[in-house]
Amino acid sequence: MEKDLTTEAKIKEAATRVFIAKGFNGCSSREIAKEAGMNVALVNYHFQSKSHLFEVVVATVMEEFVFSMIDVFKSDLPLISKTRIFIEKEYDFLSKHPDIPGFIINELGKKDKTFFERINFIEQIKETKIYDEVQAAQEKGDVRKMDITSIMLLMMGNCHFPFMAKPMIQTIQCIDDKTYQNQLTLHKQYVTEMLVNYLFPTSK
Amino acid sequence: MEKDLTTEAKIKEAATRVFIAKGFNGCSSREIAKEAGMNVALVNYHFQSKSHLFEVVVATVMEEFVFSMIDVFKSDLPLISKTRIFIEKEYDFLSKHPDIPGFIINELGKKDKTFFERINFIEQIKETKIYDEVQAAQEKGDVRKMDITSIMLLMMGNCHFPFMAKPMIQTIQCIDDKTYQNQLTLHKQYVTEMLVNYLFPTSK
DNA sequence: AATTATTTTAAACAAGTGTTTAAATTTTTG
DNA sequence: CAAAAATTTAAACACTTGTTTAAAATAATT
Repeated sequence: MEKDLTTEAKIKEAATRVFIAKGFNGCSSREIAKEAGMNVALVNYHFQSKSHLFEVVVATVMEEFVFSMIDVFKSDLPLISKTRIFIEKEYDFLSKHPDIPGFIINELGKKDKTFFERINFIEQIKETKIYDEVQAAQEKGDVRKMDITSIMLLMMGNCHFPFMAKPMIQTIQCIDDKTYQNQLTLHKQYVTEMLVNYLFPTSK
Repeated sequence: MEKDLTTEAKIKEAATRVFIAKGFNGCSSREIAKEAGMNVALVNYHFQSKSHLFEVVVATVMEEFVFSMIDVFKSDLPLISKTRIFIEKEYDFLSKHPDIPGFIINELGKKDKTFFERINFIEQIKETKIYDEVQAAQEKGDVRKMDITSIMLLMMGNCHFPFMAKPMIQTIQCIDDKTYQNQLTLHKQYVTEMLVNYLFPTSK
């Protein structure tokens, strides 16, 4: 598991794990250092401060987070296929990183806006021209006419929420990890069908 | 605004505000005391510990949170109406308390399971017999045949996520509070239509 | 009114926080 | 190899943390 990473990389890796699991306020610099097998002072030597390390971690996680999205948006497929593949890829990614959506939404909700804006992923999405593509399809009548914000909410909500709500749903329904994972595979199909039917009314 | 509440009530009220806004680890006992206009020692005098105060707050918030749900489940309406009213009431409640879903999902995801189970709201939901009602309707063919977990995920996800993701979406879309609020009113209609169409295939 | 119980206060506690320092070590450079 | 630079270390810094204490103030009881 442990590669011969540089000290900086080791700290960043450990910090990512700890921050995602416990949040910025839920852990200490010493805990991160210990997780990385390093001295506390090295955290600040390489990353100036806990806050700065956090920003670096968030930026990297966000990048990873939007990478697969961007990839789908840029592809040369009809919107209906993009929708299906988007959901497929999101569930894939989230199965491997189930705590990331909650981490992003919750940790960043508490920080100031400027923090959010410093991480430039909005431009990246805009550059894919996905918005224009959707609008064009709406004018042609292929896609249901609704605000892009609502489309985002439908897509992201139905992909991310099942992972964010995992602990709650598991407690309510008294089901273990394995069962919940299987449930998610099923759920992905439902979500795909529901969203495709709703967003592309003429498709069936 | 400030009623002549008891010290205990004042502390609990302040703690609720602060905990929801900043999370358990994001605030101190002193901050809660200050928000309540009280001495620090009073927090522990009346609530033993910060942790215990947190549990009391969570229990109350959860109760409030599931109260409107339970109410709809128990009503003597056809499932399709219950669905519509459920969504309506959730959006109503969440407009007033937008930070609660994120608070519950995130703060409780980090605590141990026993903590979650100590708050008995699962029984309350079961007592409404909503599960049996859904199952009966599924056997009659009125409701799409899918696991109750998936139905919960669809309902809750499409209600809660738009409020949880508010800071993120606002940053991505560069929209202010007022605009987002209006967007949510629209979104509620979309969600209702989409979910009703999907869950009740024979309805149209 | 005097006594008891409850509530509130300021101060202190030990432990933990992010961060800095200055010396020791390792690595790189000339 | 010696000098300089970069890295790592242990220790300390000032500050905040949750919690406790013991005295003061208030309320309730007899």
